[in-house]
Formats: sequence, structure tokens, C-alpha cells
Amino acid sequence: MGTQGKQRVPRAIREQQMLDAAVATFAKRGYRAASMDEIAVAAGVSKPLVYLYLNSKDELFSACIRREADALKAAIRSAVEPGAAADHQLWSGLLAFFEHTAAHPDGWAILYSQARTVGEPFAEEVAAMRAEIAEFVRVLIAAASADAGCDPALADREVAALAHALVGAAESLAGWGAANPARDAANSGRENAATLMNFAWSGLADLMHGRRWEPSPR
Amino acid sequence: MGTQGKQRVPRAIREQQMLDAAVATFAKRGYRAASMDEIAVAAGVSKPLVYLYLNSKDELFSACIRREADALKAAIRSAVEPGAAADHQLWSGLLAFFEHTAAHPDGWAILYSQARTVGEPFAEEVAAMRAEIAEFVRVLIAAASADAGCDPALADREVAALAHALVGAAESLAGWGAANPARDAANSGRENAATLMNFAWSGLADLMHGRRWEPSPR
Amino acid sequence: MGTQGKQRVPRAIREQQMLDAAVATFAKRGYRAASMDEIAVAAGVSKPLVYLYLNSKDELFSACIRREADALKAAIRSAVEPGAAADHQLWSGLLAFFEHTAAHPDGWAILYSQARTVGEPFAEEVAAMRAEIAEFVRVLIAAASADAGCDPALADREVAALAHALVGAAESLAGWGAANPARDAANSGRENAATLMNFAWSGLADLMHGRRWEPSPR
Amino acid sequence: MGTQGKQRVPRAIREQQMLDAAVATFAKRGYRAASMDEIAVAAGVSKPLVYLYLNSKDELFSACIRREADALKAAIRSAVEPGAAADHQLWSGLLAFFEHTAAHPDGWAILYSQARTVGEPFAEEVAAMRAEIAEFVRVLIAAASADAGCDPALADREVAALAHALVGAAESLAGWGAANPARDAANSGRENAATLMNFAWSGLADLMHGRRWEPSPR
DNA sequence: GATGAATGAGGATTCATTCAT
DNA sequence: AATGAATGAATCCTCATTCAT
Repeated sequence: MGTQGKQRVPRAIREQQMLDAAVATFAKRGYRAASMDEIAVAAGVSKPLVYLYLNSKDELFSACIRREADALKAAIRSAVEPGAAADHQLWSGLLAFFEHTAAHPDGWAILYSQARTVGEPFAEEVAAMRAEIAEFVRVLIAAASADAGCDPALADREVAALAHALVGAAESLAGWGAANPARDAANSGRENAATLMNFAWSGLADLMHGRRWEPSPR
Repeated sequence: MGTQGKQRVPRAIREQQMLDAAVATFAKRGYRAASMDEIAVAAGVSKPLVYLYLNSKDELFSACIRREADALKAAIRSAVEPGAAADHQLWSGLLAFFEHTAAHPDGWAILYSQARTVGEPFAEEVAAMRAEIAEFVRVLIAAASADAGCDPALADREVAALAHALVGAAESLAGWGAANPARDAANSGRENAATLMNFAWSGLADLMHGRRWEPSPR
Repeated sequence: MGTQGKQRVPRAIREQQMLDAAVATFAKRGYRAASMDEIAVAAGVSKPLVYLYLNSKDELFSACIRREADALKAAIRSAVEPGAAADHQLWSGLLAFFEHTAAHPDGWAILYSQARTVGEPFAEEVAAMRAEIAEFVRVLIAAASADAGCDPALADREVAALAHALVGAAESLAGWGAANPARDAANSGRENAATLMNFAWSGLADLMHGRRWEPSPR
Repeated sequence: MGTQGKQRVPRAIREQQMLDAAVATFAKRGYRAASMDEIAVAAGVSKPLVYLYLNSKDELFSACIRREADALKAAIRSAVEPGAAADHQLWSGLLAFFEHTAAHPDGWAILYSQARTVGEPFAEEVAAMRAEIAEFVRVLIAAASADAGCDPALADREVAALAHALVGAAESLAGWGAANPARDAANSGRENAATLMNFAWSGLADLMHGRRWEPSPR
């Protein structure tokens, strides 16, 4: 016996192993700097097998993005209770976001840092995911805004901008949290979510009630 | 006579031309995909001259980052009035940030997207710049917080987190603004700054006064 | 039940299917550019089976050449009536040649275009076939020449050269006929054979009777 | 001093050296089997330089074909005296053809054997050259046919077929001559030309005068 | 100050071929 | 009789970098 030698492993499993290795490698090195050689070694297979199953570096990266984006979206989606109050939904979504990204830093690195810089086909895939998330937030804000029956209704454009600002804040916080871990690491997702929620929700509430900060109070 | 032929140009100017070309190329293609050939052509000089002046691809990129980071920091610094009220300082800083990044999209792309993904030496340079900006914001928040004599003083860690959230929100908004320009493009920096200021400042005010959103209001 | 699934097919038949697929693929792509993968797919079997039956790409190609060369030689041989007059034999041979090559363009492409370019082992196999055909023609010419009791007997070397010229003319005509089909496609073999026979036979007759074209009639 | 070390050679000359090496290598191995490595070594330069000057294997091969085809056409063209009698023109053309191909066997191998088998872009370039030569022959035959005021004028299609047959005969003879050199090698071009001219011209003359060989003289 | 000529090193991709079942 | 799984060895091509002028 002995596990060494050519392991015969079914394709579906091998593909996942390859994707795991690829995600880790792309996250560490970046798309261009990662070599197929390195990925194959990390996956414990020969390069031709990677090509046989995943066709090309482009398609491999694409598959990574799709897998990680789907996982992130699924994590958020399954955490949010559709019927709940807007603030509660936002809270659950943020929490899920922070916890998932903290648990899958490589996947997050690919989506956040790498995919945007590589160029057209990939950037678009990630932009689509981001847009989906921002849209989800936008709807929540709009709903809350309607609930509040706020007087000078928020302009559509401003709501969209806020949604994007919020997503950016969350992304930045996720990155910062990863680089500067809290003492209580396990709880850091909750902590980030709370910080952001506190920060954002009351800001939003004020906006909805027409309380605005004025540029030159002199 | 004749403009064609090898132009004799003083070194200082040639270096700036090269940096211009390099920034544009790195922004469009990314660090790895940009080739020294392409940069030399874009700069209108031969490759050996690029090496003579800037030594290597790494140093060239490094010089780009430094130049663009310095320019951004200078823009913010010169916009902020040291003695002014915290909210006014924040407003001026945000405004300068949005206007500078909108005016120099390639420089911004390098700092925001490219430099982080390349790896150690560069990521650190950018991280340092980001930290500097976040620190500036942090100090403002802390000052405002002190001014407000807020009761349950904000924890240092929370203030830092907020600063990073704010920077991330600004960055995201800058990117979104670039991709979805307002009708009145010239004014988009001001608009973004206002959106973010409205959003953030009242959120901060609430936090400082101990008004918090509670996770499970049931 | 069910036609799908692994067909159990006797070896002899499978081998012919593989050769069919290989001939078509080699003809379309050339020896080097044709991949064993493509051939296996075209044959409707898995690659290991191709190797099991035909051992290697080289042997597979070799088998193709042999099969096609044998078929062509057999077609010519069976068309020619041994005892007949020399001109009649030549006519029948040409006719058979044009008809067979028109009916089996892939086989002809392998013999004519591909095999010669690949290098030693194969080129020789085809050269041998060509030599066999040229020899057949040479004997006919020599016989006719003897019949005619021609005075300044044709030199051996000249007869051999003529035979090769004739074979080349036939090959070229076959290629041209394939590329520029006559209106009456079915009859194109006969037409080509007639053109060449007209052209060649009277030229030969003149030669045999010592009527020669003189280089510088001034 | 010493010639070793990186020779600095002007581009125009290096390109010719590379083409020489490429023609020799493609002729020996075939397009696919020839490796850029081998060509670079044969040219005495590094691979990147070959790419710098000639861009890709395809373009390199293309350049080889063009150079060799142009040389062959030029040799024939400059040998033929435009105003001369048709038979004399044909004779001069054939002679030039045989002498040029004998003197440049590698070039001839590329045009005759290799280029046709590689596929579309190249095959067409060679087909164009062949068509040009065949057309030249066709015009001569047509002219001779008109001169002879031949009664049942030769059909256009038949003239074209004859031209192609003649070209094929010449090609085949060139190949045979190369493989079976005459005792007097220097004279072998002249010999081949004479053989073919004898063979073809009287055959043509008979055709033009309506003397045909009839398929079934029983 | 400026460049044409040149290369070592490495990366994506493909292919003929084998093994275990 | 037949195949899914796997790989060693090339091959094309690109790029950062240097030298000689």
C-alpha cells in the first residue's frame, strides 16, 4: 500500500481540488503571476490534467470566480430572511458577508482584488456580482425609506450611491479586519457588522428624515 | 533641423514623460501585463533609455506609485484648513479626494486596483498611503468625538474601523462615480462628497452620542 | 438493449473503422497536425483502443499508406488486360488511375501530398509505390518502342524519364481535376485520361520514330 | 579578436540568414516538424531574434514561400524572350525551371511538397504561383494553336488541362532527376528539358492538327 | 543623450502514450 | 472488448534586460 503513485480520482473531485489550488494560488500571486505549473503542483496533479479538465488559464480563473462569487452570494442569500424588517435584513446580510469573507479570505481576495484588475471578461463577472449585492442593498434602503414615509424622498441616484458606498465600506472593513485582527478573532465578523450597521443605519435614518449635513455652515 | 530624429530632451522632462506613459499603461493593462516595450513606445523613447533612467520594471512601477500617491496626498492636504472644525475638514478632504481621483483616473487605478494585487513591495507602499489617509480621518473623528464630549467614549478600535469604512466607502463611490457618471459630470466630485458626508457625518454623530442600532430588536 | 453504450465490435471491423477515420483525418490535417485524439473521436472509439490495435501514430499512418497504395495498385492492375496492345493497356491504366483517385480523394491526398513530406519511413513507402507504377508505364513504353522497331532505339534513361513525366502529369491532372471539376463530374476521369492519352501517345510515337524537337531552330 | 560572441549584424542581412536557415529546415523536416529552436540554431541566432524579425512560425514560413516562389518566377521570366516563337519560349521556360529547381532543391521542396500540405493560407500562396506558371504555359499553347491555324480548335478546358499536365510532368521530372542524377549532373536540367520538350511538343502538334488517339481501336 | 541588435529564462498549451479497471 | 484517468516531453511565444555604438 502507499498513497503515492498515480492516484485515480474521479473527475468531479479532481476538479474541485484543482479549483482549490487555483484559488489559493491566484489569491497569493495574482492572475498573471500565477503559473499553471504552480497551480498543478499545488493541486497535486500534472499540468496536462489541469488543461484536460479546465481548458485554459482563462477558463480556470473564470471557474474560480464563478465558484467563489456563487458561494458568497449563497451565503448572503441564505442568511437573509425575506420577510423581515429592512434593518434586520441588512444586518443579517452584513453579518453573513463579513463571516463568509473572513472564512474564505482567498476567495475574497480573488473577487475583490484580482478579478477587477485583469481586464474585460473577468472584471465584468465580478462587477456583475458586485452590482447584484449593491442592488440588494439598494432595495433595502429604498424599502426602509418608503417605510419611513420620508418627506423629501431620497433621489434614486442618491440611494444607488449610498448602496455602493455601503458595499465599499464593507469591503474595506473586511480587508482591514483581515489585516488587523481583533483579539477575539472568532467574533470579528460580528464586530465589523455591528460597527458598520451602527454607522450606516443611523446615517441613513437621518437622511431619510431630511436631516442633512450642510456643506458650509461657516 | 526638423522635428523628427532623436530629440535631445533634458532628463527631468524625459523622466516625467516616461512616468506618464507608464502610469497610463499600467492602469490599462495591469503591472504584469504591461510590457516595457509598450511603455517605451508610449513614451516615445527607446527601451534602453527607460532602463537608463528608471533601472527596472519594479522601480519604474514604484516611482509611478510614489508620484501618484504623493499627488493625491498633496491634493487632500492642501485642501484641508488645519484649524477648521472637524466636519469642515472632513468635507474639504472628501471633496479634494473625489475631485483629484476623478481628474486622474489612471493614477487612481494604479493606487486602488493595481498596486494591491502585485504583491509585497508595492502593496505595502499603497497600504502605507491608505493608512496615512485613514489616520487623517481617524484623527478627525477622534477630535469630533472629544469635542462632543461624548459619554461612552468611542473605543479606539472602533474609530479606526470607522475611518477605514469611510475610506472604503469613498473609494467605492469614486469607482462607481467613474463608471456611472452623473449628468453634470463637472460636479460629480461635489455630489459624491455630499452624499458621503451626509451619510457618514450623522451616523458618526449618533454614534458619538451613544445612539446605537441594536442587533436584535426582535 | 439500446444502441448506446460500449459497442462490442469484432477487431477486424474496428480496425477498418479506425483506418477510415485516420485516412480522413490525415488527409484533412496532415500527418503532424492530426492528433490521435481527433482520430479516435472520428472513429468513435477511445484512444487506448486505437493504440491497442495499431500501436502508434507511425504504425497507424503506415497502415493507412499501405491500405491506400494497395487499393490504388489493385484498381490499376485489375483494369489492365495483360495481353492487350501497349496503347490499350496504357489507356486502361490511366482510366483506372483517374477514376480511383477521384473516387478516393482522401486516400489519394495521403499518398500524393502527405506521405512524401513526412520524412524517411513513409516517403519511402510511397516512393516505392510510385516507382512500381512508373515501372509499369516504363515497360509499356519500352514494349511499344520495340514493336515500332524504332530506329535510334530510345535510351533506357529517356524511357524512364518519360514514364516519370507521365506519372507526374497524371498526378497533376488528378489534382487539377479535383480542384476544377468538369461540368460532367461523373465523366471527369474519362476526360482526363483522354486528354493525357492524346497528349502523350502521339508524343511518344513521334519520339519512337526519331522525330524530335530541336533546341535551337534559330 | 575573434568572430565569436554576439555578432552585430544589420537587420536586412540577418533576415536573409534566417530565411536561408528556415528554408533548409522546413525542406528537411516539413512545416510542423520543424521547430523554431532548430531554425534559430541553424541561423546562428537566438529564438527571440527570429520572432523579433519574423513574428511567428506562420509568417516565417510565408516569407520563405514568397521568397522562393518569387525567385523561381523571376528565373523563368528572365529566361523567356517575349517576342520569340512559342516553342522557343516554352523551351527556354522549361530549361530555366529545371535549372533553377535543381540549383535550389530546398526552395523547390518547400514549394512543391511542403506548402501544399500545410493548409489554407500557404497552400493558396503556392497554388497561386502554380496557377501563374500554368497560365504562362497555357498562353503559349494557345498561341501555338492559333499559329497553327488548327482546324478543330482546341477547347479552352483542354488547353488548361494540358498546361497543368505539363507542369506536373515537369515537377515530377524535376523530382526524379534530383533522386536519380544523370552522370553529367551539370547538364541534367538541359536533359530534362529536352526530354519533356520532345515528348510534349510533338504531342501538342498532333493535337493541334486534329490527330487524336482514339479510346477503342479495338 | 540615445538606440538598434541581441538573448536567457520562463510561461501557456498540446500531444503521443500508458495504466488501472 | 473497451475506457476514464493520468503524464513526460516538447513546442510556440513573450518579456525583462543588456551590449556596443
